Amino acid sequence: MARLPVCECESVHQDIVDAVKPQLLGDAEAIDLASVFKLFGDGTRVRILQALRVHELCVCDLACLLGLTKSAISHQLKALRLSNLVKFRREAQNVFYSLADEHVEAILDIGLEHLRE
Amino acid sequence: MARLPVCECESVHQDIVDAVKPQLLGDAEAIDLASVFKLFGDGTRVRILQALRVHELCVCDLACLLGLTKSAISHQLKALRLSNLVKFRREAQNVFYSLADEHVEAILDIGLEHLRE
DNA sequence: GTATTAGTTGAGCAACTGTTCAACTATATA
DNA sequence: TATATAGTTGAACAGTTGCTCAACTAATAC
Repeated sequence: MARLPVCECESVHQDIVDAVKPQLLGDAEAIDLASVFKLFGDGTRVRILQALRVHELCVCDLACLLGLTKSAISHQLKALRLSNLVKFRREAQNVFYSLADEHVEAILDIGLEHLRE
Repeated sequence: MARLPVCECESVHQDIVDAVKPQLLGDAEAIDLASVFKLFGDGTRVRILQALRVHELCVCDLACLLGLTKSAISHQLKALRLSNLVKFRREAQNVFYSLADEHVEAILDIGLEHLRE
């Protein structure tokens, strides 16, 4: 993802490029942003998020709903936790997960809108 | 991503699971939704989308802005095209790309909000 | 027609990712 | 204490992905 000093093209629209350049995301921010969206970009994780949108659930509930092992679910929940997409609370032996904030719901909504339009 | 008939856990919260189950995404829709988000989940593609949000750009402009080859950009644009995240118009030798609709902008916005809060 | 530049495409490969498996920690109960 | 269930974690492996390279098509100019 390194930026080359010069461009291979001859007919760049220089005025437009110069105007756009300062509004680009920095490398670090682009990678961080992509990392968040990457978490929505997997069938298992997006089904986990959709399920948590309906109700908080423990790891077992999710494993049962999605037909996966607790291990697989737990691995994915860890990734979702690290990017603050889900939060959790322990109650006795159970750990209940839920969506972290309304951004997560909003992103799911808009994605579905895009699909269904 | 196949669903097992039974769950490995003993203490599933059956009433909650039963309530959530009918609201889950189907397998096909979950995969389609994940496929869309996957496109946002790469540093190069998210920088392309952010750049197109500012102004329509040709492949060369993007290659120049991001410091990548035309081939690399074109490959990514094809993926974005196939999921209707960008549209394009040809003008002489140039092909100008722009964002397909306001959903794309909205998803970028909310993702950035989540990062920056 | 040829030449030039813009853009696309398929193959190949290195890097990454999601699941499984086994071993582990945490909490509760007897 | 020992036992059982819930949950986590690291390694390993198969499957996926993004870039490069080379060859190709598209439009313009001569």
